[in-house]
Amino acid sequence: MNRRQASKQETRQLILAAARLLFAQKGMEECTIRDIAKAAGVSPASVVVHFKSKTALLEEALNRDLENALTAFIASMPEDQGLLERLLHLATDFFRLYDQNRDLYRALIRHTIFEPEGETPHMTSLSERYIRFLAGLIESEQNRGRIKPEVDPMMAAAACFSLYLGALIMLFRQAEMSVEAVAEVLAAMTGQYLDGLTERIKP
Amino acid sequence: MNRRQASKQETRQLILAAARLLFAQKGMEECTIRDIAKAAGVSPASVVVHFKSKTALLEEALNRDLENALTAFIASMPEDQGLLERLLHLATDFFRLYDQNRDLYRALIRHTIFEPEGETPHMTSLSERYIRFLAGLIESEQNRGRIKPEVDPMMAAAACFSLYLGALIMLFRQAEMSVEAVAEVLAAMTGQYLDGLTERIKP
DNA sequence: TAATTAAGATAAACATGTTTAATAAATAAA
DNA sequence: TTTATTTATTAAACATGTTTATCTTAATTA
Repeated sequence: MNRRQASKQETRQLILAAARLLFAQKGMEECTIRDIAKAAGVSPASVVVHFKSKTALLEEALNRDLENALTAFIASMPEDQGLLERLLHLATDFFRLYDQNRDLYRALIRHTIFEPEGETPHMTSLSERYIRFLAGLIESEQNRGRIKPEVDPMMAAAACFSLYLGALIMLFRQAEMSVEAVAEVLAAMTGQYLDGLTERIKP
Repeated sequence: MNRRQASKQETRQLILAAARLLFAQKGMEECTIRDIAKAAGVSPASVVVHFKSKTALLEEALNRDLENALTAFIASMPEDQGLLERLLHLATDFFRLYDQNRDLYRALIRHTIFEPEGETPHMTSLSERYIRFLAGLIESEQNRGRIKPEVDPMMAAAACFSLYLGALIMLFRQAEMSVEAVAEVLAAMTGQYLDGLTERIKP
């Protein structure tokens, strides 16, 4: 790596570190690019040169933690529980994470979820990873004969993810709603959905 | 009504009319408050005095059409079809509407769906109306014994709405995705979900 | 009717994300 | 080594949503 490339990476990291700190402290709206630039010791223009936009910087700043969180959540998945319990386990882990800083994560999701996929590469890849993992859970249940063979695991995972998003919207829209309450709603909805996938034993 | 109140309403309507026109023509981002103010023949400050923010103005500007659309979609609902077909009918109607101006409706939904309920009164009431209608459909199926009696219609409607939102996200995120393709995915997901609600005839 | 108050409208200012044009320094070319 | 070129950085400008202080005029009151 060049001397130039190296120093470029260094300022990039300075900006990222400052952004992580300030975004977490003050939230997305209350934290300006000028604030971050000042904390990083660079010019505001540099922030935009290194990261295309404030939204892109937010996505980049939170991505590492989110990827690590997903990895940790997957690793801590209890092996001995049923499919519904495991789906809820994962969802609830994320609810709890988002609950620690609702405004910040609301901003992140709000700014990324409806945008064209290419514009939000990290969130796109994170949700794809999430959905693929769900599909894996579903497929392994299917292999054990507990789910109808004609069910497409990716499609079913996408449906579970949609239900999860619906619950997430509740969490963000209703400040007084607790993680537990949202998880309960999601449990009911997902339970009903899985019931539709379930192979029925002929009585 | 006062002369003062009357003229206030008049400028409000001027702004709304200009906003409807310009938002539809240029989209949310490409259309500035100054543009709208100029077209309405008022000052930019007036726009903000009458509508709390640009987002609130967008919500207000599109609300009438959306409420009317929902009314029309409900009215045109075929009576002779099954629950799944009817759910899809309604969803597809909205997909087609949004497809006419994806950027504009993406902006609307993006700016409202994750915000606290009180901040987006129109979108809140629109989606509540949507969900209540779905719940009505589900309840009437339940009354005919086609859906398990223990299912809560509102909860099931919320689940269907979540699936609808998941499909909507696909539509907005993937520019090349057609309304038909999205409707097909939603059909599969909703079909599986309804299967879980269905009362099974003991063979 | 005259004086006072309240309210609607706005010009000007402000805050902040983003762009542009200029600078300086490192790399490549001669 | 000297020159030319590319590039990271930035200061200044710009665009635009929003706020503030001012002005005008309608409503109210004396």
